[in-house]
Amino acid sequence: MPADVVARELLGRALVRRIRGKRVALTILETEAYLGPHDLACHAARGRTTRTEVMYGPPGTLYIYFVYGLHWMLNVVTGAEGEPAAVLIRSAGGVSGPARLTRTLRIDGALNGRLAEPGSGLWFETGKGSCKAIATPPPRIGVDYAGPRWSARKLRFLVAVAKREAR
DNA sequence: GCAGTGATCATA
DNA sequence: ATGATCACTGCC
Repeated sequence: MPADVVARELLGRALVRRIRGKRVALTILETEAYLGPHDLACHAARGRTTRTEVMYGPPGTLYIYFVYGLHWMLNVVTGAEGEPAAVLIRSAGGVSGPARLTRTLRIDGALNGRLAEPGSGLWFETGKGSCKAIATPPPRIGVDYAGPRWSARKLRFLVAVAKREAR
């Protein structure tokens, strides 16, 4: 599925992590879509490399990478096998910021390339009730390197209520 | 505002 | 082997 579609659908769903047998579930509040090789902000735009390899896996594959020498980023692959598109989970359960989220849930490279399956280390569940994304999505964060055309694209998605609370 | 921190990738 | 870059955070 296209990453922007999945990015919207993930809003309001539960991100579930198993930590030493304990279950921790957080409601996803913010996501970003990375559409594929043609999207210059997408890592796959730089080709198929060691790092991006897992993006070419089946949908549901976790793409977790390390940036700035400090932070782990959690993504889930959305494209069919061979089509590198993914969604970055930026915030969930009131934990804002993608790196703080992974730190909270103890997510690191050990999960990279694994499938997000129920009962595994990390998976997604349908949230209860409906959840509206804000009408006009804002642009993605930290992707200026992709040039104005792609950095301005409205591919960041937030739960509508989260926007009000964030004020 | 900007330092910190190290994997990754291009270049050689 | 070297250097630039980086889908960020926390502190100034």
